[in-house]
Amino acid sequence: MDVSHILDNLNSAQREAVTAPLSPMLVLAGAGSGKTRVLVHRIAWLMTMESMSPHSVLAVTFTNKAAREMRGRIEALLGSASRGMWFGTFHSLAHRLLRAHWRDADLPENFQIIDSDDQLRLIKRIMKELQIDESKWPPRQAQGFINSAKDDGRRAGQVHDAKGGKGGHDLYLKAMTAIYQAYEAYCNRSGLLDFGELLLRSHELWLRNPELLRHYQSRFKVILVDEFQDTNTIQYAWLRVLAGQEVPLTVVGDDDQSIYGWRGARIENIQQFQQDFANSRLVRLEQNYRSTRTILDASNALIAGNSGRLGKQLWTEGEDGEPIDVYAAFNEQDEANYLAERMQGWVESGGLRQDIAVLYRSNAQSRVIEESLLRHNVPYRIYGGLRFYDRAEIKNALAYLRLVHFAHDDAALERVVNVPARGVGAKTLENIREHARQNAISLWQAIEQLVESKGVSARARKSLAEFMGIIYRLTELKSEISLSELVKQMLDESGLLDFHGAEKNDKAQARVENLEELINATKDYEPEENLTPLAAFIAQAALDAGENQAGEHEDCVQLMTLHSAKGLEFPLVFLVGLEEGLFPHSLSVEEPGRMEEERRLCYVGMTRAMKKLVLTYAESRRLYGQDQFNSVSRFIREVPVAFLQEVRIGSCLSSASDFQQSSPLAQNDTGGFSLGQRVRHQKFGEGVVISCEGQGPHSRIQVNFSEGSKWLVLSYAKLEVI
DNA sequence: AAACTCCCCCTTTTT
DNA sequence: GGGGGAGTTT
Repeated sequence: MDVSHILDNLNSAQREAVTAPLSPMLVLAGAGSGKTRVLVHRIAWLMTMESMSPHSVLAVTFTNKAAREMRGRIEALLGSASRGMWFGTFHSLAHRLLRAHWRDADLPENFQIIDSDDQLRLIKRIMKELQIDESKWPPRQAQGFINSAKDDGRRAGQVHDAKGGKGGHDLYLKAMTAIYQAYEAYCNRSGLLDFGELLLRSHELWLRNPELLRHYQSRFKVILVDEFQDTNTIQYAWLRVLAGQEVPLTVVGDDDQSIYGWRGARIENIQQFQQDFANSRLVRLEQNYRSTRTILDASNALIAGNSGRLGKQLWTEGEDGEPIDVYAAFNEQDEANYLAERMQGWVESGGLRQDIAVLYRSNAQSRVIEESLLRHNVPYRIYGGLRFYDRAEIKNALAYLRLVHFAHDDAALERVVNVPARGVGAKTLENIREHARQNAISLWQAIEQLVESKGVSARARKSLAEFMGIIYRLTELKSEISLSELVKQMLDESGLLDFHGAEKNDKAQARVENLEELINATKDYEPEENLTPLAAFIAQAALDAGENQAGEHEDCVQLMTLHSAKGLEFPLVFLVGLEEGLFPHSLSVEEPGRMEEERRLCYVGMTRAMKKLVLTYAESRRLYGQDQFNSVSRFIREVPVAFLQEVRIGSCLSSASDFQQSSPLAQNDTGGFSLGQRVRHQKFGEGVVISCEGQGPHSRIQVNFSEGSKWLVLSYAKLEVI
């Protein structure tokens, strides 16, 4: 059998992972070592050599995007032979299972998924009912408490056993537990599942139904997991139970790229895996195909500062490449301008803007950079704003669809009963809620009854009847017309389209376009599950926030946080804001574990760069309206000086003579200027030195000229002592 | 129901 | 500094 298309162009470690016999395997895949490739080729190999049917393959990823990419690559390799494979995120797979086995999972057939938005609203309402002071216990905190409990596999009744409930946290724990309990009860009563619940429920489904579990264990002949270092407790538990003793797990991950500990990811799962499957094979992918040797060695040196690593040394056959530039900016404006000028230089010498990425620790840093790019006419694109399904107009439209599908969806009803405003105010809504609560019925039923029994004012009754009419008419239509026609009708009848497009400005225009895009998305939508198209589309929208609908295909510079850069690569990378307090972030400094995660984050950032890496920091930065003077990030200090070159101001013109070989930390003298000294500047004329700051080539002095005082960078401004 | 004002907070983000 | 939420005014 010819398997060369599967094995060609693989290195020996990759080949080992691809062709390994069917038994548990851990693939430690360094940055840029071809991990997706290995996963895809392994599946192809198993199907070819082990005659595995696509039916027997389960592949789990973290994001829908990753799932789609992997599916696409498998199809490219195998064509239609891959049909029937189970591919998806933990959540989408759990959803699929629960839909198929809702009875065994003790769920109503029409259970609904709620997103974090709905969840938060619900928690707020419950806190009101319980009369828990929102200012004392912020609802967001309660939400976090519930979600992390679920991520750890703990139900409301179990939170006490988890952490030795002593100390001054009693009140906190008591309040949170009460909220969790009430929330859990409400969700159960109404058939609502939040994201954590999907996982917890399907884990319990395995435990409670041994036969069902056996069925899936005999069905799946292999389970592959991507980004394994990001799994949390419940995800790993789910995997382990499903795999049992029979189904071999192939897990791929990189302990050095675990950057989601703060949301429950357990890097320890990698070690746990090796303990749980003592016979597991370990393959290290250490050859890097992405970065220059300089970038790689520098990254290796940085990450070596972390303890308890599984150990991995990336290497490359590629070229040394250029040194890593370090630019010490005067302030954040200067930093941003430097980026823009450097980018212009790159483009002038024939580079593409889309090959450039700016990576920062926190979103707040993007604004100054954007302003500078706008000024310099550098087109850019920001990742990580609101995603498609998160936009208000889309959420409103979806809420109408949800009501058409299932009128007893309280969260949806609350959202749009008065959108567009039709005279159902807070008072009326409170009436409705109260009536629903007392009779243990849905808000929809409450409205029906109140309108019938004239339990509300005439005006409200008219408004509510109007609202019900919209939903009734659409409900009748839904089985007769296509999904996209239904969406069109809904946008029209509900008045949403007019409402969102009312103003005559760009924003309104964009909202209308988004709504039209929603119609588009439903046009050739084909549900996989055995659900109605409407039901399937609603579930999908909840589970997949959708790509950033940027739409522009213009050649753009990419701006994003370090977190969203994971998995991507760019020829030119700017890693900005390398200051103590910002990166590493001040909130992570005390705990060693958090600090190591910050270091991994830096490692992830550096290893995104293919050809050229530029690190920048600002000696002064305005943050929260205050100027801060932070020292250079420890991460720069941890990179051996040999890989770095400090860039002087003006060097963005990129002529070699502008570079100066030195440590960014070199302590040079300030050039012999002292306060009160008279100096002459080419442009500003004569002046008096009134203050000095900083060291080395970036030391600067403030000089009082006749036209006012100026800050001058010593190495740049040629000052003459008089 | 929109407009306005005050006050608080301020990593990272997917499902 | 500035955005968002809650509460208050018109």
